[in-house]
Amino acid sequence: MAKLQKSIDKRNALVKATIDLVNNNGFHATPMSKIAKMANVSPATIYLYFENKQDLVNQTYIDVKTEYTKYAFNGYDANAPVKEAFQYIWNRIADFKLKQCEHALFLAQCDNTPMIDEASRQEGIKHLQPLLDLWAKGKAEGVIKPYSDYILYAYAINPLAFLMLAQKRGAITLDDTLIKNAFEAAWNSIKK
Amino acid sequence: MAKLQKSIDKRNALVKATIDLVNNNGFHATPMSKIAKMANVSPATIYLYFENKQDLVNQTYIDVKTEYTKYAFNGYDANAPVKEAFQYIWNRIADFKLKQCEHALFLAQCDNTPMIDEASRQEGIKHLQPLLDLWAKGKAEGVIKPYSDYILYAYAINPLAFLMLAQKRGAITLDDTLIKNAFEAAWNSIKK
DNA sequence: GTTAAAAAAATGAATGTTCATTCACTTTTT
DNA sequence: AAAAAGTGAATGAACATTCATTTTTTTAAC
Repeated sequence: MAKLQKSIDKRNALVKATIDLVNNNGFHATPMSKIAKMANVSPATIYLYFENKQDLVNQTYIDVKTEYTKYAFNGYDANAPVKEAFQYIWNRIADFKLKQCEHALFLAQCDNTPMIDEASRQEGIKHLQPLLDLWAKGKAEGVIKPYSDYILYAYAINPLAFLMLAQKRGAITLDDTLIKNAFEAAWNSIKK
Repeated sequence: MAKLQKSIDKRNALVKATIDLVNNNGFHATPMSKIAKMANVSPATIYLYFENKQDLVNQTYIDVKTEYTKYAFNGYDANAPVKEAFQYIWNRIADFKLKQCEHALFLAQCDNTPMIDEASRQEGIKHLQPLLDLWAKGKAEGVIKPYSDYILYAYAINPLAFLMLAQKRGAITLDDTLIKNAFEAAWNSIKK
C-alpha cells in the first residue's frame, strides 16, 4: 500500500539513471550519489524504493529484461509457420537492440559480469520461453536442427549482441542490408 | 635494467590473481589488497610492477589477449585452402576457450564492460590480423560471403564465447560432438 | 671464497578519499 | 493533525596509493 503511493516516476528515473551510469562506468564505479543526482532525488530516497545497491541493479536488470522480451514477443503469432515465426521474433529482437541500444548494452554487461545475483539471472532467463517453445516445435517438425537451446541461441540470437557492441564502439553501422544479411546467416545456421 | 631484475614470477602471480578475482567479483569489487594476498606479496609490491590498478588490469588484458591469439594461430598455415585454414583457427580458438576457460571468461568480461582503456582494447584487436587476412582471401576467392569482418566474427567466432559462458554457468557441457556441430554451424554461416 | 657496503626489492602500516547506508529532521499528502 | 515521502548531512567501513623501514641481492675489494 505504502509502496503503491510512492511515485512510479521516481522509480523509473532511478532505473533509467542506473542503466545510463552503469553502461558508461560499470556497476561498482557508479556511486549511489550519482544515480541520485541524475534522477533528481536525494541519495536517501533511493532506499525508499530499493533495499540497497544490489537490489537496485537486480531490479533494473529484471525490468530491462522484461521490457526486452515483451518487445520481442509483442504481436508474435505462435501458430505461424516456424521460419516465419522465427523471423518475426528475430526482427523484433534486432529492432530492440537497434532502437533501445542502451538497454541492450546494459543486458550484455549484466550477462557477462558477476554484477547480478544468480537468482535474478535465472528469473531473466524464464522470459525467453516462447522462443524456446518455437524451437521445440521447429525441431519436432524437422525444420530446425536438433541442437540444444543454448547452441541455437548462441548461433541465431547472440551474434546480434556482438553487432550492437561493434556499432556502439563505432566500428560498424547497422543498416537494413546488414540486418537482412544477419538474419539470413542466423536462419541458415539453425535451419535443418 | 631495474625492471628486468624484478622477478617475472611475481608479475605473473599478480596477473593470475587478477584474472581469478576479476572473474569472480568484477574489476571494481576486487581490492588491490586481495590481489596482493592471492599473489603472496604486499599490496605495495604491486606498485613496483604496475603504475596503478587500471594499469594492472590493462596489462592483464593485453597479456591474456596475446596468449589467446598466440594459441589461436600457433601452427597455422596461411597458405592452406581457406576452409581448412579457417577450421584450423576455429578449432584452436574453441580449444583455448575449453582449456583456458578462465582466461576466455576474463576476455569476455573485458570486452563487454567499460573496464579496459580504449587504447588497450584497440591494441588487443590488432592481434587478430591473421584471421582477418584469411577472410579477405576467402572473400577474394569467392569462398566466403562478402560480409564485413565484424559480421563474420559475430557469426563464426563470437558464439563460442556464449557457449563457454553457458558451460561455466553449468547449463551445458561442451563435448566433442557439440564442438563439431558448432563448427559446422560457424562455417555454414560464413561460407558462400 | 668471504665480506661489507651499496643498490634494489619488498614490506606493513599509515593516509586520505570515496562511498553505501543511516538518521534526525522537513516537506508534502491524506 | 497524522501519515507518508523526501531530504541533506552524518557515520563508519573499505579501499587505492604512499611512505618510512627492513630484507634481499648485487657488487667489488680483499
